[in-house]
Amino acid sequence: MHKPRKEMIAETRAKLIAAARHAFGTTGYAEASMDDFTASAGLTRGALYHHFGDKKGLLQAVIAEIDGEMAARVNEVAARAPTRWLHFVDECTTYIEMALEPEIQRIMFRDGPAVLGDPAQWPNANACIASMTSHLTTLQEEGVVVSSLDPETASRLINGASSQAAQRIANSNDPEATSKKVVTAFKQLLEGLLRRPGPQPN
Amino acid sequence: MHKPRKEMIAETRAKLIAAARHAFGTTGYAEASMDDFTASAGLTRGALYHHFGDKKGLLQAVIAEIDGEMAARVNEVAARAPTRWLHFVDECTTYIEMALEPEIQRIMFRDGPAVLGDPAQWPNANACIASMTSHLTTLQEEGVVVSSLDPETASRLINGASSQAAQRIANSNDPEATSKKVVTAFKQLLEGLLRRPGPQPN
DNA sequence: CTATTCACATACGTTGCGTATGCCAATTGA
DNA sequence: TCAATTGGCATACGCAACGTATGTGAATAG
Repeated sequence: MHKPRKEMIAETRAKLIAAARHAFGTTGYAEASMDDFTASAGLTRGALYHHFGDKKGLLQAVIAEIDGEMAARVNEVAARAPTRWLHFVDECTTYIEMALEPEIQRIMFRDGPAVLGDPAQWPNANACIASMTSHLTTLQEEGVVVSSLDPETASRLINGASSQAAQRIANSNDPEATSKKVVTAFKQLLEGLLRRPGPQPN
Repeated sequence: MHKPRKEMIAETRAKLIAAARHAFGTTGYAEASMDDFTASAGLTRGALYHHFGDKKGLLQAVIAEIDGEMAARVNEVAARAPTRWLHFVDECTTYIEMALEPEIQRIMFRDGPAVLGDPAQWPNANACIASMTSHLTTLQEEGVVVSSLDPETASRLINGASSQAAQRIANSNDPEATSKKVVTAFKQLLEGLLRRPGPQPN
């Protein structure tokens, strides 16, 4: 017995996910041929259908993997940062930075929602949002952020803005410059969450 | 000569767009069969390819039409509202309301971006953003909004948040309640744009 | 050592897109 | 008024990709 059975199975699963992730991230979900990228992993569609049911199922698996990685990266940055509020801001900007990577942008923000629907309804891919939500809750309890808003709702809105932010930077012909503008505007929006001596609009 | 030629042509174009719009809005772009919805318009794919080149071209035409309608509706609401700032806020919330309609959500915010890429790069579908941008610019000149941010960038971010807002409401099992929460959070974010005696985060 | 399971491959049918081609009505010009 | 031509749209074909049904061989169980 050279290799245990379970190991081999897990290995092919991993190979399929890796191959699909690459294909989805570069070619795009709709344009990625299952025959092609399964072959690039030394397998056939037979394995794919056996493990994931269909193309969508494989996409879900890819998304779950990426989501886990993103959450890990956010939590990493989370540790440092002097104040809770700045911590939260860093969390958001880290999110934007990650969204700059073509693979993440394509799979998590474009093809994913188009194929699987509202990300908020995804079963196993909301680690980042959960983290942001809990931090927002704490900030509310500490009186830093206005208490009138629902944390998860706010997180989702910020998330939407982040995704736009990333796209704007990514598609710019001068990413450096636009990055500055985008992050400035983004932080400005975030300040709306802060509790403060209320100024009135006129 | 019962009907002028040009009229007939425009008519088939309109029929194709209408049929596609309905199919894309309900079935979804990828799942909508060109044979099916051209047949439902009493035509064939021949007409489609003649007028729009391919499926994507037809989607572009549909999007251009919807964008025009959305801009018109926003401008309608634009007229009233006591102050410029509230006008701007109304503009945003109207945008959210429109994004609640399944057809708009599906075509403009999900399938559209997935198939055609970043909406900011769409040639003929940015009327709403343009309107918001110009209003933001005016508000800056009047000193209502902080001057440090780029108007179009801010518009895009808000746009992203709006789309998330709409999705959250649309997918809720209690749309009334979540609508309140979402709009509250959204307006809170918008306040971040207001110029005010600066409070410091701690 | 036999039987059974199951991971994965192969083979097939179906669907849907894009292109090449054909046809017929409407315009154009003399 | 009558050819000639344009072009709007349909028909026919080929191809690629998905999903399913079936087959096979190796590992495990009894």
